[in-house]
Amino acid sequence: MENSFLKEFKDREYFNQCTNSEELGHLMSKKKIKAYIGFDCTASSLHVGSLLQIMCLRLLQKYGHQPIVLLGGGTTRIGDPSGKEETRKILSEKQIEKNIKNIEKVFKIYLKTNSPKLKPIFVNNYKWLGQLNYIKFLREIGKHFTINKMLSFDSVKLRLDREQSLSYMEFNYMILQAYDFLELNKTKNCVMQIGGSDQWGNIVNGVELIKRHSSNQVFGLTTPLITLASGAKMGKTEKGAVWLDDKLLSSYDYWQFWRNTDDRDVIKFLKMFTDLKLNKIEELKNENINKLKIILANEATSMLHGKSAATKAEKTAKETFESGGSGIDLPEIKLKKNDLEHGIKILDLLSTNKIMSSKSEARRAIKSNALKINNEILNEENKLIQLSDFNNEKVLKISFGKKKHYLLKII
RNA sequence: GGAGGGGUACCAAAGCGGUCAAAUGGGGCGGGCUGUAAACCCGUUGACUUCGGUCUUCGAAAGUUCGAAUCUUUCCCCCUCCA
Repeated sequence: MENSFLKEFKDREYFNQCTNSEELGHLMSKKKIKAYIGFDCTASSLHVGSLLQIMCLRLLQKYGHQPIVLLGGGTTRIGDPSGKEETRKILSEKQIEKNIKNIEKVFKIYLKTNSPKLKPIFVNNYKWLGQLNYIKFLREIGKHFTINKMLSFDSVKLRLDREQSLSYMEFNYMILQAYDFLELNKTKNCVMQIGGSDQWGNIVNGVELIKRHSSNQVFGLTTPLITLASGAKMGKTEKGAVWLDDKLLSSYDYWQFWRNTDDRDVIKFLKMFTDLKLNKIEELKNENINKLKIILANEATSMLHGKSAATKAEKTAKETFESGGSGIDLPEIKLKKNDLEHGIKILDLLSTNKIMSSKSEARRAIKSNALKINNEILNEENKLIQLSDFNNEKVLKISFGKKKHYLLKII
């Protein structure tokens, strides 16, 4: 019988490749294991691009296995060339440390932290990579890698084929990642590494290194690259990356991101990014597609920002889109009463509050009937916003396009 | 070290003395259709503007010219071939 973790892993469409899924299944059925995923710390938070990986860690916990979260202070200092067309910018040490602190918070939301047997173990590879001795490293680790093979890995090959430069520093990335796995195997008894499909090469390197170095059997498991039905990469909206941090992306916008999922991706995302049981999703299949999107948005948002944030977002969306009103969760712009008495030019208002990136853009929007004040199209670019434009609740709704709404409030 | 090719807006790529704020495609944004979807169609895509214009952009700097993305010089960066 197939191992239950692996079965659900596959049923939820997390599965791409495994170094030896049969053996892995046996092992996981017999005992509880530790598995790790490494995360990039080039930004101050993670975005939905990493969510699938986080969901994998949750699934591990669900079946009683313990996740190890590697926040790569060491490898972030180098930069993974996989899937990158250009050399990455090198971040300052300080910035990386700051990023790591902030990213840890995300895991504390998604993962159970109360059970000592399940709670995530956070490790920072700078701790061991930072003090490597070069000669010793070359003799003990470097001897297991052949350049011939390294050149054949996609991360390297693609760069060379494209005639783009690949620095020696980046070329070493895969060795360092393999070494991470070895280190975690030795010190934490970690026997599996999970990652995105672009990590396959790096992961296999680790598995082989461990086999050669200490003849332990360990496993690699990858998730597919999520491509949207539209062919685009997942995780972009009109506001940029979809961050898993309400300081960078409000819970309302996060909800909207899921609400706007392409029809063809909805069922897949329900499986991947919610805790709904698979048979429940099966039942839902024939539901109205827009209802499903709301379920998806609610589930995904509650998981990250909490149930009340999700409810609030849903309510706001309903009021805004279905009845043309405005909900409390819309972004607010506060204006001084004093300024309003003199009147504020609409162009200034739009550009200084970042609704539009420039006055020219605001002018274009007004010309193309894209700007509404309290649901009425605004045609006058010299319009002054004054106290008399506000209703009795002292609120004014400004809309740009169909999806972007803002509330002006008087303070 | 020698010989060539090239650096143009978010990306790709034309332009090679004036009509160039710069063709075309992709992307973005907006409008229409719809379901806050997809597809499709249309518009738009440097900034400021009293809508007359004005200012800043074609790797960097200097120069030639009434006038330069386009010509010259120097510098920086990338690529190809040879050693």
